Amino acid sequence: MPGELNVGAGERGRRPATIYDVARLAGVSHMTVSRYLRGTTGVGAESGRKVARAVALLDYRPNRMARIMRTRRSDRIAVILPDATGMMPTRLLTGAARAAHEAGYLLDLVALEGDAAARAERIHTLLRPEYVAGIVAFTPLHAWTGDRAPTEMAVPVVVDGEYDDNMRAQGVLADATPAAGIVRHLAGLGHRRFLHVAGPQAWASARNRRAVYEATVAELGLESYGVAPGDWGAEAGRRAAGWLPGSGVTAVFAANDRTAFGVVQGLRELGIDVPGQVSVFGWDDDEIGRCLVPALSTVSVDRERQGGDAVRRLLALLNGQEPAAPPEAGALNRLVVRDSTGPAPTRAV
Amino acid sequence: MPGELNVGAGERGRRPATIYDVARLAGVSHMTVSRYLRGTTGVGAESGRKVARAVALLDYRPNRMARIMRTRRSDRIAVILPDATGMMPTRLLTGAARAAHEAGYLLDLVALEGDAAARAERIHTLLRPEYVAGIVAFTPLHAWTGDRAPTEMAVPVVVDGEYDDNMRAQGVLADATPAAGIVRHLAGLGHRRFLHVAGPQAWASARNRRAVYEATVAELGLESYGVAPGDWGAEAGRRAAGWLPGSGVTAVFAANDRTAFGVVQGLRELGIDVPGQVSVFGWDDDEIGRCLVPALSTVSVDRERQGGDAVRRLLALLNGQEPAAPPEAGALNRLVVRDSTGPAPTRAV
DNA sequence: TTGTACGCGTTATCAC
DNA sequence: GTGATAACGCGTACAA
Repeated sequence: MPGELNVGAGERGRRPATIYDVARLAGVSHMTVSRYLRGTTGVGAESGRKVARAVALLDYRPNRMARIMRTRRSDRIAVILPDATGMMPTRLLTGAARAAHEAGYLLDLVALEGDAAARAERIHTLLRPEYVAGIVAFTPLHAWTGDRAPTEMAVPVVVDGEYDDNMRAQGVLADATPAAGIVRHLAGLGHRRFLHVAGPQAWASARNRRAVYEATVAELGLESYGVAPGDWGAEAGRRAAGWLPGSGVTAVFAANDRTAFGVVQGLRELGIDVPGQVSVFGWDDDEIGRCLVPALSTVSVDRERQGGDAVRRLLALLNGQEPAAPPEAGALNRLVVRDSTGPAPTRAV
Repeated sequence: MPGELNVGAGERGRRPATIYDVARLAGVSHMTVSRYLRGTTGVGAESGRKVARAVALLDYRPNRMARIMRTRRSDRIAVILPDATGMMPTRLLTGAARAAHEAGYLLDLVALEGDAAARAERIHTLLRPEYVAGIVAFTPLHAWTGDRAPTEMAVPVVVDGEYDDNMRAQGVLADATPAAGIVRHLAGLGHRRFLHVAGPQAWASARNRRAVYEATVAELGLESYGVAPGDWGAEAGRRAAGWLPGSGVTAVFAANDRTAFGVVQGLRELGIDVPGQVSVFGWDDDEIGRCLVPALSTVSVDRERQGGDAVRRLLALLNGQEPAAPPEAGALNRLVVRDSTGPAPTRAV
């Protein structure tokens, strides 16, 4: 039994109130307080009121560490960041943090650094359920788990933009609408011969966009000149622009805005007009696209929601529910047609 | 005394080994193990060896939660991200995460969302030393603490890019070299009349760049046409470009690359050649700058180190040391002169 | 409905 | 140098 109990609430430098302090002030046992706080059944109305008053008076907050230790259930969700260079939308992380917070979880930021051994060690630590309730990765898994499937891991794992095998079909479909919409839009403008500048194929989102691009081109009886390799960066787009002269391609679909930006710059250097001779479509609705001349046609993505959804899928797993279906494409993505796309030219480059 | 002890290491589904398991296997008391693990003095050589063997055999790792609970010292560092829209360099976060990890800390991502009351509540929770050892903010403080100074807060706080009042002078100096270098470089090319497109003045880094710009311009006897407002975004730069016709300005220093990018686009729309008529300098070494036509002159920043340094400053505070001086500018920043800057034209726009 | 005893895994304290 | 014992704050099990 604790010896000295805290009494004052506003005392400066005082240790935070414990459940015992609340119990004493409310004139009940600490278990009544515990039950009341967790919403467990079995607390009298009168006791409840007294506890509530004491909690407010003492500004009591449960000690999460103690709770975790006792229940052996962590309240932390680990977010694994891409180790690759590059920018990450802040909104993605804040959206994830909000979703976690709303469910009473905290977000731990984890960067996997060092060599394979160091990574393995880090993962090994992470996998202990007492530390992390689950993991959300905004990056492909392969880099750090090797061939181990997420389902084999000790704690639930959600990889955003990726879908485990059972859901791959759904995943592709979910991501399909915008990519298919882009091709359809361009086809509607008279374009017949396309080039896709892909993202790194380790990323499911990049693979999906490419797959849907190819499927839609085939479905509509159009022609794909090919798929240029990319890495989400601008330079890849610039290099891809070099493929165009003499190719007969009139429309380029880049995996993201930075790459599309590179394509536009590369075309400019080649003296090819956008969208007069070649139309370019991006993906991300990065602000730079709005300022680009010509303004970039792109796909607007609700990053905040995307981050939140990833966490919510994990939470569903944690609660033993079927993982929620990936968000519908329409809710997340929206085609934004600007000036970088136009009618197909009568004569291709 | 624990009843059942874990014996096997590789057992599947087995609970992790505790300090008692190690003690039993090593044939010592759990306190000897504890002392050995923490590197406390007072462990015999023989005991140490036995403990080390047992630890390795059982794959034992201390339970952080239990440790935190007992010591009342959290192992978590909270990172506060800018709530403003935008991208954040992943490297900044991975650098911070690495530094924290090396010191045995975990990085918690905290997004302050909601209204003022919700933020205050969140902060209030954060301030409990049992939860967070300290806070690193990659965003100005004002937005969330109001007027409360970091030093008044219950846990140490480091704001990256910002410097508390005692160090303001140092801070400006530390950030000065590149901004002054830019002006000097442009002056060396014959430019005499400048425009600065600033970042949001809530950010110390933006204020510093502006202040150093103005100081250097004055020091060299040059002329500043003015300072255009900005928000780190491209559109602000584009608007600022509208200031130029008839201004006599031949060189623009933008607070960051995105803004510089906007300036270049805006000038293009106005039919003003870069760098023929106007030179443009950015800051960040964003990859898009390399692909821009003309390639953007900029300041290369070691983001990983910047993130790590922020955490290390916090760690110094935690250890009761004088906070380390802000990193020297030369180590972090490097001028990268590309094609967007050139000799001053004989006749200004 | 409420309360008592105990354990979670660790560190602090104080003996030996 | 080493070890027994008592916290840390909470939840579970069981008795009242």
